[in-house]
Amino acid sequence: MLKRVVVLTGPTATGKTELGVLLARECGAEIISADSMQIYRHMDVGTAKPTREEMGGVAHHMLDVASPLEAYSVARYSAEAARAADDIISRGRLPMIVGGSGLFIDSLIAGREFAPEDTVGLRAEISEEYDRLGGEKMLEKLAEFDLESAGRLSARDKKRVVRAYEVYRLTGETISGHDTDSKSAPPRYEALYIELGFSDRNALYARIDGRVDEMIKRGFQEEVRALMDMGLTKWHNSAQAIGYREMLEAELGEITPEQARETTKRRSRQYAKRQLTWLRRRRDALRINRSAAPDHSEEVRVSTEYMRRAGYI
RNA sequence: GCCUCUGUAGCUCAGUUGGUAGAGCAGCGGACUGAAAAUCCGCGUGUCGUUGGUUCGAUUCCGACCGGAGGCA
Repeated sequence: MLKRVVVLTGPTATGKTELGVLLARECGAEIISADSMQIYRHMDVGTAKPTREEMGGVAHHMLDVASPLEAYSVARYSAEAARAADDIISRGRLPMIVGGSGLFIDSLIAGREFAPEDTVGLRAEISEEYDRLGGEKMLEKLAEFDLESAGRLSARDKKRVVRAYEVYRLTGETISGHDTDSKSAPPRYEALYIELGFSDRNALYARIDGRVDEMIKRGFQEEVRALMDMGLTKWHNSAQAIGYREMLEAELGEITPEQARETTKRRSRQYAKRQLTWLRRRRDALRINRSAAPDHSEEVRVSTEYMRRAGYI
């Protein structure tokens, strides 16, 4: 029988963290964060990372496992989170995956084998080539060895075009072939999905806006200043995160604090929309509408009942 | 009060030598396999400020009016 995990997901700012802790306490679970930015140390207020108190005594994994100055990856997440999950299961407890990074969650559950990563600066080399030749030319050349990817990709999707070259040069195999193989492999875990959300999109957006204001009040700008003192620049992956990029630009005087605030809100809303698109293809989740009531006992009741009926607890 | 400029998509603005119009941003939908809070794809009817006139035909030219900006008094 497949190992079982529960997944609690939903767009940003819906209160996953809070509900996750309540649920975990209810059924003796341990939480594995599935958040691509809470991975980084020192990025706390801007990622809404739970504080010690908010964790409420529940064990949390996959938080603060990387330096904001290093490049992290889904592959690393998938491997490390799986190790954590297996460990939790071996101790007879239930892993509860909580977060909104769709690719991270899917990779962990499916147990994807990722094609190898460049270790010799190949990516930078191909990236330069892309800048020199242009996307159209790169796609043409890609078609010579990986017709399928060349057909799927847009010439302007630099990241994916570069990666397609990278995988081929590293392994002699196409990334499209690799993906197909990986898709046909059986999943690593059996997962029960719970999706948290708002029935009204505007309510979600209002909540996002309010949370950005709250983060700034709690010292978002100061947090970014500290990160810059540690050496963070706009070229680091972690500095691409919503809000961090803006606060950094504001700190450099490239935009005003007010622009930083508004852009952060807008990008958060756009992100939430993308998350909804990702989530939409998963039709088998228990959907819970966040109600206006500050008390979440009903949500906890419905969720635990769902887990019990499915035999997860 | 007079003069000049200006009024086009939710916003910023193009444009039509007269044949009812299109970009960027926003928004909406979608994709997503070692950067994913990233990256990329698709979707553009709006009394062209109002009202008269010229014209086969006006958003485009002319007049008046209304709103905005600036200048002179």
